Amino acid sequence: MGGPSSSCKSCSLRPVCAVNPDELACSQQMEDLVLGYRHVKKGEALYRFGDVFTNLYAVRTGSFKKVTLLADGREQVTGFYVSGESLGVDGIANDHYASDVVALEDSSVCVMPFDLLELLTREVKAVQHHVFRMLSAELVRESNSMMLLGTMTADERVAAFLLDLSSRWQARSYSASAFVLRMTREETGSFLGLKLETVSRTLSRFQKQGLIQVNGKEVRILDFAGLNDVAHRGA
Amino acid sequence: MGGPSSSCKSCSLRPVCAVNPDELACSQQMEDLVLGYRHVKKGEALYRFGDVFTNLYAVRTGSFKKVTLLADGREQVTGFYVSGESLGVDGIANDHYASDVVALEDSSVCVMPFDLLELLTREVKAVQHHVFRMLSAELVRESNSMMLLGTMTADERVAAFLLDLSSRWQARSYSASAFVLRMTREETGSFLGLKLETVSRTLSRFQKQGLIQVNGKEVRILDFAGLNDVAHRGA
DNA sequence: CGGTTGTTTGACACGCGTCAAGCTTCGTGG
DNA sequence: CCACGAAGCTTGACGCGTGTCAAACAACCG
Repeated sequence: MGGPSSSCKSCSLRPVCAVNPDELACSQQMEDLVLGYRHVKKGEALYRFGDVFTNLYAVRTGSFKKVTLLADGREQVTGFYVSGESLGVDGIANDHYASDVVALEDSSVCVMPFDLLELLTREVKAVQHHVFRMLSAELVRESNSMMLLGTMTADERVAAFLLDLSSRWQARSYSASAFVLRMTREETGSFLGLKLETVSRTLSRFQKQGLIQVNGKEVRILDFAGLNDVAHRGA
Repeated sequence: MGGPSSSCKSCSLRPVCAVNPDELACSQQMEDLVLGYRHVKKGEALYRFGDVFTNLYAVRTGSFKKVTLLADGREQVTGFYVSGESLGVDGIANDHYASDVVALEDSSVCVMPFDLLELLTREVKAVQHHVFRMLSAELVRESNSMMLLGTMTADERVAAFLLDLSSRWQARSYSASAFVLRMTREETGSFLGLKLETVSRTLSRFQKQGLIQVNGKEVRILDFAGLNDVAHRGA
């Protein structure tokens, strides 16, 4: 199982994992359970729509996509998740997960049994507050995605997408300007409400315009200001 | 302030309001605070983007729209809320509300100070569980809206919108087939990621097809099965 | 090495946005 | 209570941005 990895520094569940044991009235078994790990191979599901809800997860290594299903079989990617980000909150509402979460590469997560979290939440005020913020933050993120899908052009969406990824890498002390797109063009398109051809064409054009450099899944941002203009004014 | 109104029956915050006083270790002042009301006139804001976060709300009477703002000034309606539905959760993440919430008609809400709710949540397990579910349910709702914006055609969006409103009215013991659209065509369009003209045209066509009957803001659903087909298969 | 999956690019089509005009409803003040 | 202006709705004509279809290439994997 091993000790806390370096990725814990920026983990969204850190305040929970890192809770001071002295604050706990009940048990020390907490630690073992909270720190369970699970590995998920590329293409496999961490959980699927309809599975009984038991755990929250934090991405330790790798990356995931969240896929939401429509009654008639259509599906859409509704989120990408990298190290430190939390997964599984959509299961709280109905005791069953409301989406599929699939690994984009060989990945691992921290497992956090929800009943334990609830218990902890009642004992430690700081934990409670943090869990609330985590849920609310996810809500704000989704509102922003709705904005993207509802009001932005294809160019604006792709530019905003690249900048979002960039800032999330940066928050994890990786390069903000060069990174690898773990998702396919089709998955990217699904998330952005575009067809894969449109994503491909847009990336190519951005390259011709000197905004970025693309080579398959490798991306390098050359002109942040320019990309930002495209994202916010379509220029 | 008056006793619980009939709308409390289906209120998303009912388990909080209706908490058994005997379960509380601390205080009976709870009741007074939880049951505070506030009236909001048509066009006025319950809260605005950036306001300091203090309360959650439950709609008592009337209806509201939630408007999310983009950095560059663009805005989109990201939700409509009617009696029994909860408002304000987007403020938890950053201690400031992340959207504008505006009354579509003269309306009233139950006010629920969040620090009090946190306190209550630590004392009463049932309340805690319910608050979590409430937040998660909002997340699921937004995921569904993302699906709508990302994968559906104009016809499908409008049909799904009407059916969603219908089921929400029904859940409140109102007619599922006849109701009044409190929002303008422009607001509807903003929410659905369409222009107001497209919304108008689509409603007109649905009427010609015998699916609904429209008269300004009054809508009557004539063919649920047909509408459902349009929403799910575009037929 | 070969088959499968993913990517790029082109040509074309069409759904929805844009622009515009006229009508209806609502709100307010005389 | 009516009058007037503003706001909201409907409908038409037209154009553009994406989607669709197709073909060739590239990368991955067993």
